[in-house]
Amino acid sequence: MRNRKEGYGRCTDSLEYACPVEVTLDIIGGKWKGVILFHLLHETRRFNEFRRLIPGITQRMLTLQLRELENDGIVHREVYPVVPPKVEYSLTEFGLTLSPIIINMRAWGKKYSAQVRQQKQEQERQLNIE
Amino acid sequence: MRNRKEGYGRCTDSLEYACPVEVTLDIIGGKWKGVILFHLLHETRRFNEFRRLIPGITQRMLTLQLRELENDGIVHREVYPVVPPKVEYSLTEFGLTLSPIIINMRAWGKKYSAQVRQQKQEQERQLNIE
DNA sequence: TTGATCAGTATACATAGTGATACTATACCA
DNA sequence: TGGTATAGTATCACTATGTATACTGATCAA
Repeated sequence: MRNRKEGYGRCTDSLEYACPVEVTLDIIGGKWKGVILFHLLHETRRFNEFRRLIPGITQRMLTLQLRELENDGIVHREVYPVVPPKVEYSLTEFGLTLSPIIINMRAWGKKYSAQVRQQKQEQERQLNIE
Repeated sequence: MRNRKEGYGRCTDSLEYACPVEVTLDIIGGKWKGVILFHLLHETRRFNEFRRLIPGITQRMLTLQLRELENDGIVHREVYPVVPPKVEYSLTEFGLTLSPIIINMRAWGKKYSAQVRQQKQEQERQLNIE
């Protein structure tokens, strides 16, 4: 088989999953995909809008993750041939089926972020002592 | 700061999250964590039991992911000092709060695995033509 | 004429994860 | 005496994923 394009391979050549959870994580498991999808839940978004909403992400990763979501049929990309360029991203119908999961993950993160932070600090201390 | 142990770094040095979804993905986003947690939902599991349940995983990755989940307070590790060794993994109370998400992800994966597989085959064809 | 905006590419590099294999200790089974 | 089982660790070479930084081309406003 020929090489995949950079950033598109996800070790799923076999297309086999042993467990349904793998399927879902294969779609939303990328480092930034959950956040991207969250920001698409109720609105159409533009490229630089994402960059402002997700301060930690690089342009390259944003591009790659959006392309993967597009290829997986989760996100729709609409290009307007104007200057300056305008590209709008939105959820497809298929993408919409993911919303309960995203909302769930957001709720959990909101509820337990303090505890997670605390735990990580504890961990940090342990590493520094040992 | 001194080096972290191999496999423990997750670029969260700042301990800051811009979005709650990131918190959740930071905990369950590892390639195998979702699957591991799924198998822990209703039962205590042993190391080699996981290896049988998750055919694709290597011993090394299983160890690393279990350690991270343990450090994040999601999984409890109980060592019985017997020969041959016996170690049991179970969800902590904190880990239990993740179950709705895991169950949700499993349901989605089950419902849409056919569509995902189909989409990926389509994608494969596109790459081979172009 | 300089700078800002838009939606990205290009390049080089660092970190995370894979796969294969070898190794540990102890005890039971044949 | 050798094989099996347990729960790992150690090492190597490798691929995949993610980061950092510079750059593009067209158009507008100052």
